[in-house]
Amino acid sequence: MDDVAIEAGVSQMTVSRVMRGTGQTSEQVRHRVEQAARKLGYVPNRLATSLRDETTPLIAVVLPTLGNRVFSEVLDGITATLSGRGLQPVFGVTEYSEATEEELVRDLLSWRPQGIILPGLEHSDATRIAIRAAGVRVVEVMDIDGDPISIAFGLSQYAAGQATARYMLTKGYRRFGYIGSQGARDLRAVKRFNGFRDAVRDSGGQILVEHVSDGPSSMIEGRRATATVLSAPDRPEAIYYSNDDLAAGGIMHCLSHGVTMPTDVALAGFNGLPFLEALPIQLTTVETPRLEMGIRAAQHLIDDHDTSEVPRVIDLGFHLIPGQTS
Amino acid sequence: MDDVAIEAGVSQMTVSRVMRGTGQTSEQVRHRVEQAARKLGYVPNRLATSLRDETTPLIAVVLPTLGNRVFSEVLDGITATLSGRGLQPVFGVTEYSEATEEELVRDLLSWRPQGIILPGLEHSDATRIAIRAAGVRVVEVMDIDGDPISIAFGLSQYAAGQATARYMLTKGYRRFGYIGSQGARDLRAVKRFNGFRDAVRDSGGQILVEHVSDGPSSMIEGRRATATVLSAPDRPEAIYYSNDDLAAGGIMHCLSHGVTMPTDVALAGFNGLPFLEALPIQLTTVETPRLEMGIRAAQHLIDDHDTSEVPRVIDLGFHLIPGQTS
DNA sequence: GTGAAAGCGCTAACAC
DNA sequence: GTGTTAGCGCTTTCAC
Repeated sequence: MDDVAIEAGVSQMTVSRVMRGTGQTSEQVRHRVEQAARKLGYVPNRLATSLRDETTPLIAVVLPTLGNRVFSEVLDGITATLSGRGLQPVFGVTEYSEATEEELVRDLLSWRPQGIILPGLEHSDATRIAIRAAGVRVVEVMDIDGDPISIAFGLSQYAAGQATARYMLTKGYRRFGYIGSQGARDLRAVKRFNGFRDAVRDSGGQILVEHVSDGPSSMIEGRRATATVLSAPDRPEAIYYSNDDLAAGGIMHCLSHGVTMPTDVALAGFNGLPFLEALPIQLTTVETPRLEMGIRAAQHLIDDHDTSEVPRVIDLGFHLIPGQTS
Repeated sequence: MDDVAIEAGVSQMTVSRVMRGTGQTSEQVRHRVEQAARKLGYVPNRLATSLRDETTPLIAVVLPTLGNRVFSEVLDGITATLSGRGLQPVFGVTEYSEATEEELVRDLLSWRPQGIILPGLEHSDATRIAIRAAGVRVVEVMDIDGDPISIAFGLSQYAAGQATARYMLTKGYRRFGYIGSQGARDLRAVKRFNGFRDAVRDSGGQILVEHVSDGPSSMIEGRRATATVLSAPDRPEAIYYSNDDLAAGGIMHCLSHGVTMPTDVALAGFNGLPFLEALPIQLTTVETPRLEMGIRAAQHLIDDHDTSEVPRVIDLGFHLIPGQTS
């Protein structure tokens, strides 16, 4: 910037004013500065601006994984909301590890972001302390079953599982299987299953088999798991999947092996991802407000508001979509 | 940091040394400083470090969209490679707009990243100038058909289209349809189609219909487009899709309407996404090294090396996967 | 309409 | 083993 100032024969201050279009500058000077800047290929240094202003245009975003469309849709909602307002996301991925999250949050906070968006309500003490110490705005997304640090935009995962079970029960199914992934690390999937299981048991139904693989969820994993579950001696009438990818894999298994849905086996998923609409048979699932969670979370961090007045939990709800698989 | 120094009764410099574990510090002092830091909830400010050191641990990443698994896989490769080495991605999405890319690149560069990763080889002059001026390392990914700014890791999109056409031609198809999306903004899809079309014409085949929708690609869009193309009076024997999502939609249309593949119509896609494996019928497609592109790009930015010695184009190749749809 | 000075938080280099 | 100094690039404040 000093170089530009010298080249244009003015002070740094004037260059600063021209670059940002603030204050008073004569047409003449403005022109000379712009020329000089272009000639020297001047690139402003936001580190300096942010250090000086004690504020950054950054929003930190923590995601469990990029391997599921669910989170890239949330991220999409966030980036779309931020981009119009000159804010930038800095993000990181935890792969469902609390320890990774802890380190990641510390790293992200050192950039002094305006705010931070976290997935879910479960975080280590160290994570909570770091966030409190940084005095940064926090929003938690996805889940509302628990105690948010400050505010959460999401849905009741437990209730979603419950609702799915109740629907299946009204359809007459009593003997269920469950297919999940990510071991027990996906805490929201665990909550959904708890809701599902509780509702089933309350009605005298039973969970015959739980098949939770350790790796990430995918259609192919769902297909394999479905083959396994359906070939078990105690074969369930209906299968609840922890998400749509797994459930779609179940559909593929059935289509490929002449298993008729829902008479041979009924299926239900979770998320209501757009690709389901393209399948030959419509999956019973629960539609979640993924984009909206991202948008609302980002908006909350942007907007001015009295923290004390805001409700701590915003339930964005869910919507059971009856399909042809149950 | 000054507060911590006062609390611990030492100088800022000592606090700095303790925090980073560098230099000499007595056990005593170290302990006092750590206590003080914890008590005051000290969070280091990387803006200051980066300004002072004239270097950041940031890698800028530009992506066309998050709506396609292809790019989240590339991003996954990048983040996985960076995270081990204390580097952080800052990213933005262009939605296939060159103007958005220009602005985004300027914004990202103002953070003084170590390097920047761009999709494809086509960028506006302003983008190129900004990058050159910033003196930042650049890697372009996905495509190698053109002139990279510095180095590109990718594959020949034109050759991939050609290879697909040649394979289809050996199978006896001569009358083709093409289904794409994103208008003409997805320049790599355009290159693939050019390769495909040229190869088809060279063999006396013909492209009967080109159906390129303006929106993003999706399975459901592919399903709809396939219905349209197959109901046209001049119905093609085979359809080439600009990617797997669209092609999978085509498969769904055929499965749902009793259209037998490949006898009634043959299909081919592009990318070799994992979900294809789960489908009831295997799609003929071209497998691309998505994760590897991300990993190699990130590694290149991390590694020390003499810029002049490095080849400018790294062809990571592709792999035609014959399926049951052609 | 323009400039000079000061300081944001941190650390390399050099005392002691 | 610890402290002092200076400066990274920018902008707020105040002077002219």
